[in-house]
Amino acid sequence: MGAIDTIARLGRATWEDSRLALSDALPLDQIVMGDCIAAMKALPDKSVDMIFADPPYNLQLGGELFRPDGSHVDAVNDDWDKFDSYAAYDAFTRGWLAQAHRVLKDTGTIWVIGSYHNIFRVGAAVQDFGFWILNDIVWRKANPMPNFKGTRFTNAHETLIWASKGEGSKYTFNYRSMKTLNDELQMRSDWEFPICGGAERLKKGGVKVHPTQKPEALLYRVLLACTKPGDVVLDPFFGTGTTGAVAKRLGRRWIGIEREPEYCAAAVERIDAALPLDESALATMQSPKAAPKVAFGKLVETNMLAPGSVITDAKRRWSATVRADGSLMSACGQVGSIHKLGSTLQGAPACNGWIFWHYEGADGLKPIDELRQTYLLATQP
Amino acid sequence: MGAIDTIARLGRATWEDSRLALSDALPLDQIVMGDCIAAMKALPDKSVDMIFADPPYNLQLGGELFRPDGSHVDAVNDDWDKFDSYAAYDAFTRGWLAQAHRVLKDTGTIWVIGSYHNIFRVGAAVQDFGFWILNDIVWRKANPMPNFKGTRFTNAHETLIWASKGEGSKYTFNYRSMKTLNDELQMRSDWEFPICGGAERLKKGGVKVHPTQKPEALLYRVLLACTKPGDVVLDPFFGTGTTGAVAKRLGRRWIGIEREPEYCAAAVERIDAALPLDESALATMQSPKAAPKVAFGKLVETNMLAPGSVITDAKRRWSATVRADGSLMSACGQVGSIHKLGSTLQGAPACNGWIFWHYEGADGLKPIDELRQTYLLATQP
DNA sequence: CTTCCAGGTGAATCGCAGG
DNA sequence: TCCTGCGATTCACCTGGAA
Repeated sequence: MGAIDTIARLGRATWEDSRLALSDALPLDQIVMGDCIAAMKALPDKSVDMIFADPPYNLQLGGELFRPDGSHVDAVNDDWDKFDSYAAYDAFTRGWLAQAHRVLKDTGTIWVIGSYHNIFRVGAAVQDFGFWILNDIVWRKANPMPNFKGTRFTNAHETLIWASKGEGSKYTFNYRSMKTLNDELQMRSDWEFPICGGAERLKKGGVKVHPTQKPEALLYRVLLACTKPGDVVLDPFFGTGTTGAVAKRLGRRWIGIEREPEYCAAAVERIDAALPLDESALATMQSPKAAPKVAFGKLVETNMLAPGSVITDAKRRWSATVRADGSLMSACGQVGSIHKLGSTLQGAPACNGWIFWHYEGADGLKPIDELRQTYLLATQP
Repeated sequence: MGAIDTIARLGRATWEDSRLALSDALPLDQIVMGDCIAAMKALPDKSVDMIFADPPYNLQLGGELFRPDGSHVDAVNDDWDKFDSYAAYDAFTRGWLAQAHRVLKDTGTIWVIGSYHNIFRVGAAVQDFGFWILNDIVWRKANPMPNFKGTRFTNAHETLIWASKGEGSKYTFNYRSMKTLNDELQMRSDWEFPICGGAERLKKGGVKVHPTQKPEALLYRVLLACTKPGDVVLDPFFGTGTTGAVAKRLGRRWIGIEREPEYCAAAVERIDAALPLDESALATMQSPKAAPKVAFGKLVETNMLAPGSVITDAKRRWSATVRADGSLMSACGQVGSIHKLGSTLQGAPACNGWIFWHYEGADGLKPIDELRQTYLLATQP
């Protein structure tokens, strides 16, 4: 039996892919079940626009760990995270990075996520292959696991590396979308998100399906920042398909590679249930003139107000659609921030969008400011 | 002329250093002016308690950079940051890390700070030398320089690596000091500080003396977390002496190595002006681990808890009788110390008996730890 | 229906002295 | 070097049941 045992096919997305000359050679919107290096070898040269990789971290955990209350910590203890030595891990890393460099378009970028256990080795290898690091990004966890023994600092972040194919390569960076998403300030290299939990966390019989499922908000920001609608995103360590679910939501094509059948099954079910946003929600802000002015984007990113939602004023005289980067589009095509569009529609010199715009709550229209309060309550100390 | 041209001697500190057998062989509280690898070779094996290293970042900056208003950005453009290739930088890194590993005590730790340009290569080398990474720390800059061209995320952080000499090595971590410093919550791996500016930033004729002077607050936290008063801190890339100034302030000994005479001169002047904290200020930062231990038997002996008393857990699921020698006996005849019996009854691997067991106080159940506190208050000066 | 509280848990390289 | 025993050690968030 070969390394690639099965192709798990999902229903083809409905949008056109005629722009992609290579599309027939690519298993678009599908999971390739098998070894990631072998599966990548089957892909053509320079065929994908972005790679998002969440490789094993090589944690090298020791014995059991208990909390102060005596309960047991369910740590990562899977075969796929076991390597005999740094050399073995480096060989594995170079194996998949070589294929990643080959299949990435010259205008593409690669993202890799890791922790201090592996990220330095991976980062050095990324540079050695000629990738050009554009940023390292810190995912600050809002709710990390404490250090129970009091022996170190709370390990409260993970690191992502973002790199272009080489020095001087062109690449996609949706600067305006990121600025919009960040309250009209440049998006920084430190991002804060909660770890994946609640309804988003995939479970089977009450047990988590994957030990290290990533939050969708993280992938949302990555894909929104560095791809265009229709771009092809490859995830060689697909797991339970966070990349695929977000790519589908954002109108990007995706290819997943995953070895474990149970992860594949969970991913198929999950992505089938994901709803793509419509086109008006996807259009992201390109003009620097149309500038949303608040952290409204945070509500969109965390799905408190999904892209594509329609919001109105208190008397339903005007309505607008929420777009992926936190900008609004009115019924007649005008575009702007919640404040700007509110003032434009009313013909007023200024408008507080937080009070002007309302969403359809469980019991009637409510100002979006309530969502902001909820968000603040949930995230502030 | 040798690699080490000059020793810049500062006034000896006034405290005793008789505890340090090696002190006569070490240039304590001095700057060694010269090449860092050559200078480290002159230090004895296993002679320093901590190393803080801020090596050249190998920034590989391109042409000139201008702000949107046309003003010029004064970037790092010094000879000491120029390397021909990754290989050359790696060779340099391995050269100084080899010496660092040799001169570090087995109970010491090393800190290295860097950016995405160099930190991955340095981190991989740190692991290859056998150092054991304990944490990576993110310094989030409160006021980073924006990305003027809008082509990337604002590079708003730097990364520090903290490592012990090897897997399983003992090391100093002042857990309680860090928790106190962080409002009684565990100190996390993401630290926020402003970049170095204002009166702290060394200038000569209005021009900054060093392009990458680190904030003293950063070193303060590092030294407070991982050294004890009197410990020896080596900084092989001393620059303008931030490490020395903070070490002096915190009652730590220091050794600086620096190649550039003008940096040395600025550092001498700066450290001479730094005022050490007095002993009482330093003492408040000590760990309560040094607090005297109280045997449970002491409470029995002094009749604070009479033999024959019955104690229970917080929910009264288990109970035990206190015996004359300070051991406990459970209702079903099991016998052991407060810790041992607590773990046995719960089926847990360990148990802190002081918190687990409760006695019947005037107003309800109270942990026996309160009796210990009372005992300490009554017996300590 | 809302609020409160107890319980569970997350990519974790998680102790140390003394015999 | 191994074994034993003391005793130090947790934060934010989610869920479900009780009040």
